[in-house]
Amino acid sequence: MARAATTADAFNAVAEPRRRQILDVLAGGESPVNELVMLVGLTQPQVSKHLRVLREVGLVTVREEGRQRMYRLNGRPLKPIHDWVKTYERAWNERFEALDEVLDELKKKEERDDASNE
Amino acid sequence: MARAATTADAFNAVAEPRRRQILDVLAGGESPVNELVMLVGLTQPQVSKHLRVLREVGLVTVREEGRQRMYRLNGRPLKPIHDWVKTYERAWNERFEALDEVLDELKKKEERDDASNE
DNA sequence: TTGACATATGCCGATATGAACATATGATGC
DNA sequence: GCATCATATGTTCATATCGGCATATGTCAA
Repeated sequence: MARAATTADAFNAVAEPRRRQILDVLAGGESPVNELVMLVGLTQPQVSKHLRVLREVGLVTVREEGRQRMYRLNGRPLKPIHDWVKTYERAWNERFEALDEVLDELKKKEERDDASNE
Repeated sequence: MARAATTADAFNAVAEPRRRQILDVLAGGESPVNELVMLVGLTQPQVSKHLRVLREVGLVTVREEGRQRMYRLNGRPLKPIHDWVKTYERAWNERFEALDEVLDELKKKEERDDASNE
């Protein structure tokens, strides 16, 4: 088999720094493609392609306005990411890290004791 | 040029469902590779490879214990993701979505007015 | 030392992906 | 209709990545 599908979900869409950058700009409000091109410093086709990915996962919506297409952020698909990461919040808390260390030491000590009892 | 580097940061490491799955298991506590193999239903080499990626971005640490290698979660690299996503929290709040709609309507109205003044 | 067990690596095949460049599509104004 | 502006799409290239399979490495036990 081959590489797993990727660009199909928000996790992957957002794994691309450029796409995050685009979203960051859109967080400031709606924007036409050209403006994004200038602000993120990519070529127009590149921006359009990244926008396409973002569109496919629902992170942006488009609105036609004359010959421009106004892109707008839609944060909802980010919620699952937030929810998932949130469950690890305590995992980067130093107290818990420290606690883990202590538990480890205890465990290793026990093992040493067990070993000396054999 | 080619595809940008990916597996080098937490965003990408976590974009893989299998790797999230592995982290989810490790969230329950340290685990040797074999246990992970059984719990996530992948082949041993696959698990080892995913663990390698997770190790390279610092999401897990290893401890040798006899012939086993105990893997442990280290959540710190997830914090940047949390911080980034968090700034979009309001973006998936329905109230704000609704507010955006209103602002849009106002904007369009203004444009119509401007147009009729020309 | 030999053999079983635990894990990591190497290689291959199939494909997804990002960048660059050219070009198609579509709306607007003359 | 025609030129122009705004955006999307197609193609080619180089490479990253995942899965599968074989195999190397390292540890413990008899």
